[in-house]
Amino acid sequence: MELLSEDKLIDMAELFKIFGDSTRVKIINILLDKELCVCEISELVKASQSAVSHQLRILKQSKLVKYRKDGNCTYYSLSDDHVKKIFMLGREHLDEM
Amino acid sequence: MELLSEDKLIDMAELFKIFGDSTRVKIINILLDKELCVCEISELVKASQSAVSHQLRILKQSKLVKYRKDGNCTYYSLSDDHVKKIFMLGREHLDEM
DNA sequence: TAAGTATATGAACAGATATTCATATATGGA
DNA sequence: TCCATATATGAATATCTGTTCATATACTTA
Repeated sequence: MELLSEDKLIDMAELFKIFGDSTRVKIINILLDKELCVCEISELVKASQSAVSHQLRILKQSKLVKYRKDGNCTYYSLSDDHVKKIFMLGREHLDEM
Repeated sequence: MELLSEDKLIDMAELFKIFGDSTRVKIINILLDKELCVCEISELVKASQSAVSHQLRILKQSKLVKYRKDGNCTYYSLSDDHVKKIFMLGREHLDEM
């Protein structure tokens, strides 16, 4: 464990864990180009409103998505370019296998 | 789900899932610069030989590590640069938070 | 060949996690 | 105000996952 502290490694595992669920990855995927509200996300990823809401909470807590409220709706979007970068690198890796 | 097929997204989640465990991330971390045998890995990451062996199997199955046998020992190393890249990007992300 | 060392692996168990269901909260419109 | 819609959330449940323990396998050396 020369290069990184144990704490940092645990944080890294936590970060990748967020990307390690297909519902969350699907959500990230559809948020790549535009913000969407919960019910749109729910339809697009074919998961229940509740399941999506739970997963959005996890993404929110990890600061991978941000949101804004507008009337009845809550619009979610990716919080920064790093999320996109990590996503793209995973995609790249699979393409090259 | 415009950008990627559902299958590909599931594969991506599977890939990130591998990085989403602290024991595996620790193993990857110490393999960044050199190959190591199982008992060395076991000592360095402070996990039992059995736990490490199980995790190495998972890393092997996902093609994230490769190995060579030499006598009694099995030496593991990262299978390609993508593993290193993904690891580094995760690290970078955390540094910038 | 016998003993020791290194590794792998199956089974069992405990803890984590994702979904569902029911329900709460909050906003908008009639 | 009353109702519909959108979202959030707690509890329960089922499934998944990582570790341990016991043991098997294989190589090495005395």
